[in-house]
This record gives sequence, C-alpha cells and structure tokens, in this order.
Amino acid sequence: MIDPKSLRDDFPALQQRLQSRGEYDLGPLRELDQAQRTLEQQCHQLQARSNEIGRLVGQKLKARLSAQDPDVQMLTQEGNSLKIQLAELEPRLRELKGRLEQALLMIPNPPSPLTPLGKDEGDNRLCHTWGEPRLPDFPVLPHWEIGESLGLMNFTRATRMAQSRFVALVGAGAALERALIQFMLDRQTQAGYLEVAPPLLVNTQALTATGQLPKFGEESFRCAQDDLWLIPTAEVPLTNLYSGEIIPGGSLPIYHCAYTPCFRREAGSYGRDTRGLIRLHQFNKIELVKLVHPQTSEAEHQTLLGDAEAILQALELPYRVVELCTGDLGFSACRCFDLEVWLPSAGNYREISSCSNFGDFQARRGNIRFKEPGQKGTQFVHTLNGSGLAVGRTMAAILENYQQADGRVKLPAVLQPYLNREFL
RNA sequence: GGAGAGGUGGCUGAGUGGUCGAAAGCGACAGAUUGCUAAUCUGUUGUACGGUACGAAAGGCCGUACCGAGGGUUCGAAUCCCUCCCUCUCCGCCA
Repeated sequence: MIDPKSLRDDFPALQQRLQSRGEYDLGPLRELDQAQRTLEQQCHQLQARSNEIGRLVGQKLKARLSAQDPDVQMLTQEGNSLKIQLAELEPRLRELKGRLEQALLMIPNPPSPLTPLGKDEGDNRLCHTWGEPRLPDFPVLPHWEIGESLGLMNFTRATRMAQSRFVALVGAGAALERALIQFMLDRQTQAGYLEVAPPLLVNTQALTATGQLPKFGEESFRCAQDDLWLIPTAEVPLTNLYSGEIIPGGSLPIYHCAYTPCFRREAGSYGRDTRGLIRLHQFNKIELVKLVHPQTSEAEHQTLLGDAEAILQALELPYRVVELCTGDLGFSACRCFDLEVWLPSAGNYREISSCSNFGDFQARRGNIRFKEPGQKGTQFVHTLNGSGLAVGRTMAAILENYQQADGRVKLPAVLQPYLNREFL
C-alpha cells in the first residue's frame, strides 16, 4: 500500500512514478482522502464534546445531584442531540473510509527510481549472463519427452485424476525432485536463512498483505467453505509470519527460507506452456524472504539475488539476469530481477526465479513494523523475496541441459551425492 | 462433532456502568547509590490518526480511536445486550 500521506504531501511525484507503470489517475483518490479527513474532523469535534458531557454528568451525579436536576437534564439533552448528529455522520464516514481503503489496496507499488523505465517485457534490461548456452550436436529433446521416456514423470495419469497442468513424478523423478529440494534448502540455510515449514492454507488477510488480493483473486485456489486460500507462493506465509507485529530493531534483518508446494490457477494462460513442468497448477519452490531495515534494502536485494544465482551456478546451469522495467513490474514490487535459465529445447532463456524488493508496500498492508531501540515511534520494515529456486523448472533445466546422446541424463556433480548415482 | 472455560498494555494479571488508556507485579529504559558480575532507591515506559496561536528541530500541547472483531443500549461501556472470530480443557473421531 502506498503511504496515504504522499497523496497530500508528494502528489505530483507519486502520480508520475505510478504512471511509469501504465495509466493511473490518482485524482479521485486524492479527493476521497480529502473528503474523508474533513468528515473525520467533524466527527472528532462532536465526539470530543460528547465525551466532555459524559464526564460532566458523571461529576454532577457523584456530587449527589439528582438525575432530574435541570443542569443534568440540559447536559443529557445536549448529549442526545450530539448522538443524533453523529448517527448521521458516522455511517458516512465509515463508508468513505471503506472506499478509501479499498481504493488504496488497488494501487500498485510505485517503482523504485532505480527501475528502468519501459512499457513491457521488451524494455527489460539484461544485466549479465552466466555460463555458455549449450546446443548439443544430437537432436535435443524437450524435458517432458526425456522425463516420460526415462519413466520419471507421468502427465496422462495425473491429468486423469485431477486436471491438465498436473504431473505425477515417479521413481527417480520423484527422488530427483526431493534431492533438489534438500540441496536447495541445505544451501540456503547455510547462507543464513532460517527454514520454516509454514501453513499452505492462509486467510484472506494474509493474501491481502502480500498483494495477491484484492486484485488477483482469480489467480489463487480458494477453499470457499472455510474461506482459506491455497498459497500461490511461500512468500505469503513467510512474510505474514510477522504481520501485525512490532519487531525489535535489533532483530533485523530476518532471513527465512521455506520449501512449499505452490498452487496457481493460471487463469488466462490457456494454451501457453501446456506441456511439461514449466506451468503447472501445483509446483514446488524454495522461497527466500527477508525483512530488513529500509536503509539496507537495496544492498539486501543484491545479496538475495546472489543467493538465488548461487544455486544455478552450483548446478552449472547457464542463465541470465534481467531487470524488469517499470511496465513489466509485478503489482507489489518496486524493483525486480528475474533469473532466466537456459532451456536448449526452446533455444531460449526461461524464468526460474524472481527476486523482488517491495519496499514498505507489503509491510504497510500487513502492518509489519520495527522499533529502533531508544527511539520513539515505529517504522515499517522493507520486505524482499525471491525464489531459490522453482524446483520443477530446475528439474526441466537439468533434464534438458544434461541430456546425453544415448538418451540418458547426467546428474550435476553437486546432486550426485544426494541421489547416489551419476546418471538417470 | 458434543460439553465447558476464556480472550485486557512487551509478559503475568486486577478491574462488572462515570476522568479507566486502564491497578499491581515482572520485564525494559534512564538517573542515583553501594567496593564488587549484582542489589537497592527514584523516575520513565502502548499504538495509530488528526489538529496546533508552542518549538530551529527533537519534541511539546490538544483531540479522536483502540481492553479479540462488528453491532446495540446509555448523557457515559473494558464493564450490560446481540452476532461473529479465535484460544484453551474434556469427550468423540482421526494422520
């Protein structure tokens, strides 16, 4: 959520930063904020007098005046008239407040000044590449063909019991997934992230805090009967671990990692990536989340990116880093780097991790604050997160990059100890 | 699912209609003091929003809201009434 004060103090700058994402007219919002505050002041004044009357009546009754005393009568009458006025104003105030709140929740995060300006994907900035894209001299198979021919995965049966965009991993396929999870968690906990096994179902408030709601409800699976949602990413439970809390300043920064399945409805992506592990309704991911002091969030973002990159490097998978431009930025992010892994069958790079800085955007929505020791007041933390990494896409990248002329797949050296074998 | 208990400030816990934002204790912070790894004494100690003829500023002052959430009764609600949520205990079921 944006700072409502910036609507008043910093309006032109705010408007301009938001417009770098696309079209946003904040004018109506500013008027709403103005109207709300005027009305609120009116109510406060009436309430103040009403409180005073309450106090006076109390004093008089204590001084053994009877309730029928003219003084008391006059006060209670005034109190009654105030009550009538408030009964009219308060519902209007509540309504305005609700509308303002809803409108604020729909405003995306203004991009960081560091984010390159641009309209869409085409304007993203290539930061650097790592490793040499492989193009073997034998016919390259897509990972789902490799996977099915080696008996690692089965799409037909998974689809029969569930829906399209589901997979059942089998035998060494399931073991490889598990090994990757273990490997990634080992690395990230060594890098200083405290592992959490969070709830996979969360409430509406949690999804609102991280920004998936109210705008993107159709992207998540909802259990209507209990008003709970399947998490689309562990970002949601990890960030919400501290919602509503005031963290002692000395406890920052906080680093968490988690392995969780993620669930996405993929509404609106019909026909895209219909085969393979790239776009499933259920997939596994290791997520990294940081809660940090605002002054350090830029530096923390870079090290977070490095922690995600380290996994690809350890697996010796070629990749590149792309910084998203203002027009391509996710709703909640103010700055974002994507890691894209080389996929030989596509002859292209494919997103495997997204490392975002959210500034105080999520912290405001989730009310996550910290208090500097010795200082008055509280501040919102900055939140960051990144995939470290998406497991299914990593598996796809391994199968394709490590396929051999004889149809087998050689395992990356760091994974061999986890699976006790060299080839799949 | 059945029966019961309960949700108060960082924590424990008092408070059943009238200056209660809330006693007390603990903790924390600041100062004082004692020759001893700590004790004692004193003081301070929630959050948010708004206003401001104060202040260079930090801040001060004024107001409003918050005792699980939302309604209601009343001149006045932590306290009474209604609805909802959550937690705990016992029983049942169950990985």
